[in-house]
Amino acid sequence: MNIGEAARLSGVSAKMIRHYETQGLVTPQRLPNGYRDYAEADLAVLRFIRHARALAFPLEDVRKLLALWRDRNRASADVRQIALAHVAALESKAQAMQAMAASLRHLAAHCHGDARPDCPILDELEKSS
Amino acid sequence: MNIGEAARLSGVSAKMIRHYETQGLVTPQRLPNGYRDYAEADLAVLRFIRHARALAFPLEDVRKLLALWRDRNRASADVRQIALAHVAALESKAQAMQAMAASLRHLAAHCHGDARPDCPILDELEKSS
DNA sequence: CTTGACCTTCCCATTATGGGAATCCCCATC
DNA sequence: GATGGGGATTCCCATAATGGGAAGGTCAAG
Repeated sequence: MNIGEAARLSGVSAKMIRHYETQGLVTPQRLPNGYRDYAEADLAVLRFIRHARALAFPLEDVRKLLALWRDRNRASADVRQIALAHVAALESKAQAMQAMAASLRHLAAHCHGDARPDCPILDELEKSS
Repeated sequence: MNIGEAARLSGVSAKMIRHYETQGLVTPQRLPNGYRDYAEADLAVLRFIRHARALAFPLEDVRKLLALWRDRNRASADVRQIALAHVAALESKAQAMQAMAASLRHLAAHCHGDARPDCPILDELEKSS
């Protein structure tokens, strides 16, 4: 099937499908006219990528997960290790963001938020330390 | 003072200081030899930027905050509005990441994590939907 | 006058995604 | 057979923020 149909069926944009190909994640056949030709197996790969990306796995991780996925003899421990490392990264970033949000909320709570120029938020950003 | 000293004193790398200049956030004088020359006021700006970036304000927001900071007649409401919008963005991203982390943790919890190939994580990514 | 530390600009890379141009292909309709 | 529309191809560019590194100019100490 064409890249357009593959995009529709996989939920991955044609643009990104081509990109994933340059990254070696999917390797469709080529028709004599140069068009890419996707088989069901390719579709499955694209869906796999989409799900992994929805969980914010970086493409490097997706590549590893795909390799494990294709390996019928993989050890589940390998997958788990990648997933848990990713979980840790996600949680650490999420925590950092929530900490920033909390500080800002705190500052904003002490900001009148009216027409006066007084503002603890700017005061904080202004600090020399 | 030189960019190197400004970098040391502000905690912003020389590379980034030059970048912020291309973005119009800081505008040091130039010495006859072409070297940038930073005054105390420039240092204060750089520190302001560093603090704002530490709170993950995008440079576009930093630009607005700097404008308000320089405006002695600003209304605190303007600052607050920017800050609260940023808080909302941070919290929404943090929530999304924690949701992803939670799903993955859940999947990982049901993954043996041993030498067997069985792995619900891959099973989930494989789904056609 | 050389050496080393510092400065300048310019280009490139990162991550994942998309926009857009120029060109080509295929199919259907007149 | 010509034409037109929709889709395909490749290539370049842009995003946000940061850094690496090259090629060359400057300055101060020895």
